[in-house]
Amino acid sequence: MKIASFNINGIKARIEALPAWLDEAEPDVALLQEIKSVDENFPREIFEDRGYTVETHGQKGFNGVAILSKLPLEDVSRGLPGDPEDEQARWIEATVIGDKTAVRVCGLYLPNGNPVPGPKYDYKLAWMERLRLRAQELLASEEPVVMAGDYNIIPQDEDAARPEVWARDALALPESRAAFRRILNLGFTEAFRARTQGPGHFTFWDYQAGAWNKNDGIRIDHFLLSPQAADLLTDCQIDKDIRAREKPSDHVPIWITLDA
DNA sequence: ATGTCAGCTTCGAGCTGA
Repeated sequence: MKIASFNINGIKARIEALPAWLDEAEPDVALLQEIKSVDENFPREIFEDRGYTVETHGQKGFNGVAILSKLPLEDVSRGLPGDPEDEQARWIEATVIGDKTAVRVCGLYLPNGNPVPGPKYDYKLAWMERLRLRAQELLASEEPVVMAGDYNIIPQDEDAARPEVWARDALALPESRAAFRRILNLGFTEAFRARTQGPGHFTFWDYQAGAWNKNDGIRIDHFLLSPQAADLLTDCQIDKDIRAREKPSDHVPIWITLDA
């Protein structure tokens, strides 16, 4: 089972690049972030024509997540529990029925949190605490669980080309990293780091200041696996080349394969 | 040395968010 995560930065803007990548990468499941579309306006036919079931959790203008799946989906749920007042569309879950095993798959778009300090950073930390509580519940199921998406967290200095630039940013502050570790330390495996060590691996390059040409990137898109999912992990890669194409997103896809 | 992009509002440039 191949599961990919891709912050597309707007479905309208990626209406050509996204299907082109899907046709090449052929993930069974694609978790999309920043669809920037309401559910009614999401161009589902483009993906349904390719054999994908489409489940969206959108909102007007910003945010929005989606699951595309060639495998059957069950028990889709939208929104991160823990705050009925929260109207931002950043979380979607579904059970993917694999050939051998069912996997609970969660797609997430974690708040950016800048500027610091301020209400946006407070919201980020509060959202991460809600994520921790949901992660704890999911672990208790003792089933394979995958939580993937744009975490807006640079886990360590080696995950940025220029860590000094990010030192006081919401993506890298010690408090942000601690909140991320608090979730990991419940017993999750970060799939990319389970298979690849060392610096120089990125999933995002800013549109500004020629960041891509200078390889001035950061690694902020992650896959967290429950122990039962980690046991099934066979690969984890970043589709870096996508960033050099026409009209790219500022993020690239990252994917795993599971023996499921 | 500097350098962007996407979407919204409401027709087009300025704002927000990243």
